[in-house]
Amino acid sequence: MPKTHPARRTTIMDVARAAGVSRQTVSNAINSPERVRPDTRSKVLQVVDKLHYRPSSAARTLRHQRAGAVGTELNAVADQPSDIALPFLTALTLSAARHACHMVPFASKEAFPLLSGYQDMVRRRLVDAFILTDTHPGDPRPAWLEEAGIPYASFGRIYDDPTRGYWADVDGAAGTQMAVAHVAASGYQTVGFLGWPAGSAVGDLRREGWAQGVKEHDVAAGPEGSAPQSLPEALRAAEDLLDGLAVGDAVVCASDVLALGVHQAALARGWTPGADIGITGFDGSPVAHLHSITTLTQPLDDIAEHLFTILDHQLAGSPEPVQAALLVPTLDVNTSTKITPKKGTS
Amino acid sequence: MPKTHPARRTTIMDVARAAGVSRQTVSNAINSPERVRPDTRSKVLQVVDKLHYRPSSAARTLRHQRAGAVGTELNAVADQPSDIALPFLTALTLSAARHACHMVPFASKEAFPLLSGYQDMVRRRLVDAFILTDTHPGDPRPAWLEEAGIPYASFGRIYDDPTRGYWADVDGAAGTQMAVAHVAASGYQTVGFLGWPAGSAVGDLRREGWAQGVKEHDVAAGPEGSAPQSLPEALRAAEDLLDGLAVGDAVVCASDVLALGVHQAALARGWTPGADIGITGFDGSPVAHLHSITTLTQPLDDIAEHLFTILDHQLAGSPEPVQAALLVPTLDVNTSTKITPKKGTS
DNA sequence: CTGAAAGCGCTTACAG
DNA sequence: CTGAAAGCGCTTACAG
Repeated sequence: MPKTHPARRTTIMDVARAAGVSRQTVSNAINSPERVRPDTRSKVLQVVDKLHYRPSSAARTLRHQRAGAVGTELNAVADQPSDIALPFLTALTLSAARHACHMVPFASKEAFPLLSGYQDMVRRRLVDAFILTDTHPGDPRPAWLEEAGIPYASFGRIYDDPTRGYWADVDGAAGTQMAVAHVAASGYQTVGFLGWPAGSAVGDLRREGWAQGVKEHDVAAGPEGSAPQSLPEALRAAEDLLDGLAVGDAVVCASDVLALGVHQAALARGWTPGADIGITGFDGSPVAHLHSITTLTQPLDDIAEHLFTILDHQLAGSPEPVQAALLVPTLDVNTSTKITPKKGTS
Repeated sequence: MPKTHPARRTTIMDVARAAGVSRQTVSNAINSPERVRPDTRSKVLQVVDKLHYRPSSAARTLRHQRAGAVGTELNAVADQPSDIALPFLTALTLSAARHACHMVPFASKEAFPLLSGYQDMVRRRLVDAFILTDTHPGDPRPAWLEEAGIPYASFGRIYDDPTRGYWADVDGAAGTQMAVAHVAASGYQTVGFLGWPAGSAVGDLRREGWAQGVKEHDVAAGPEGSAPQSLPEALRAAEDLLDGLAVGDAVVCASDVLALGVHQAALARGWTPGADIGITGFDGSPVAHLHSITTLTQPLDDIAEHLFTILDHQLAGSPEPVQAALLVPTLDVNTSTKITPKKGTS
């Protein structure tokens, strides 16, 4: 951007002069309270307040050799951006503020992540670390960053080496198990599952939770089906699945879009979701809320907070291994159609 | 975040030594090519490349008195976050890079924007300017920022004083007019409108475009209805609206959620959207794509780019008035159900 | 065309 | 407990 000369802003010297102390004392009053007499400190702080003084983050960064910023990549090419990407970024932004830093999003139009994009930001000292999202088996980024000595924390397991510990994730199995418990407690007798095609790490775990839940909660396992994350295909798979179910049964789904497919397939055959048939989604996405679908909301605030804890450890050079975290989602029951299920006729 | 001592990174001095010149020459080679002999320059640039040198943005900021960053507020409280918030942030992030700067998102859990949040970021010199979104009549932020001398540019008109010029917006009227032209050209004969309750600035303009389009394209004006931005209410309003329409007619909507309401209401009475009834939404949101609804996609990349042009002008202290921009959306036709409308029976 | 000086704003040792 | 010095990395005048 072109250069200009904006109004001069308040600096530490202005505060020092107004308070009648040296600028080091102002700095100490702010950063090392114990090194300054209480009355001096309060006088300085009063002037800081009056003058609305805030230390320049650039000067601090230069002095500390630390940007106080964390980068995160925005997917600029996804045809279907993740529904929770924005809520998660918001959670990160709020967590960052609590950890005295800020987020710096970046994006590229390349289909695959570029190591150079990550490295450049660190070389320019724009960020100290990264938050990774959408990790998947074969994701090259953890190894890249580790090799380059760049701290990072990942929303989503580091599949190629989960022992690394620099991650927090949603406990998908616990989630779908909770969903089964919920529909069982609501009176549904047979519980089917609609997931993604086998082989996706996240999807397989969510399926496991359903299978486990069915065993534990004294309901019959209904049929299972799968479809990729697109509504027409979810709808088609849901129709097949419903052919094997009856009024009074339920379907636990691996995602909200899949649940929407079941929802619409149910409506198409005249079944009322939440009464004739129980349906649960996964993610707590806007789609679920828009269509009033019961869903498993991911604890994004907790995940963001945990990732910053991981980052703090690394940045502090702490040698102890960091604990990865598996956080349990919250069942977000759609109350608008919370009706006792009608008994099936079959 | 706690302090640490990361590996020392390459500085301008490392480049100077390796190239056998003074550090000022390195700086000139990078920033003022005309002040350096071509062969010196290329030698320096070669070393820069080899050493992967990138100037420290903190040092640059300190020297330039310019953060090279733009803030934007993330709505952390919206029950229903805007569907295009993330795509727009992505567009901003890409535009920012083209203007040699980066975005810094911030958020608060307050229901209303806080001036102090904006001022603090400027005082800490974290950002030079702001991008505003979700402006509305009575929005205090433009006046705040103007008074504080903080540059800004707004996605959305500055309603209280559109002459200010620091904005870019979607031409809502042109959009709905295009939608009418499209359904007319597709053979639909009567075109109704589903909008928001009168009084919303954006909604009223979109309605006007429909009214104008109906006049210009030789179709009959169908009934109009309105509903707030929630699916159940959209569905109810759509049912009423469809009572006044027949197979072979179309409905232009002020948003994608409203269009989804019409879509579902049509399905409920056995009409095939895109054949029995024409439906258009507005925003190009994931909702529209998920449900394959024809929609008016907002030119987010162009808007972002224009906002940065506005910012550049202000930051350069340019005295000429900035041009606000009204950008026309793109009609995103859902090809999956692109069928000639069946003639109505009424 | 090239190089030595000054300074952006801050904080961390260090000396009084 | 308080204050003078040094330096983080860079660039913009300015002098050679």
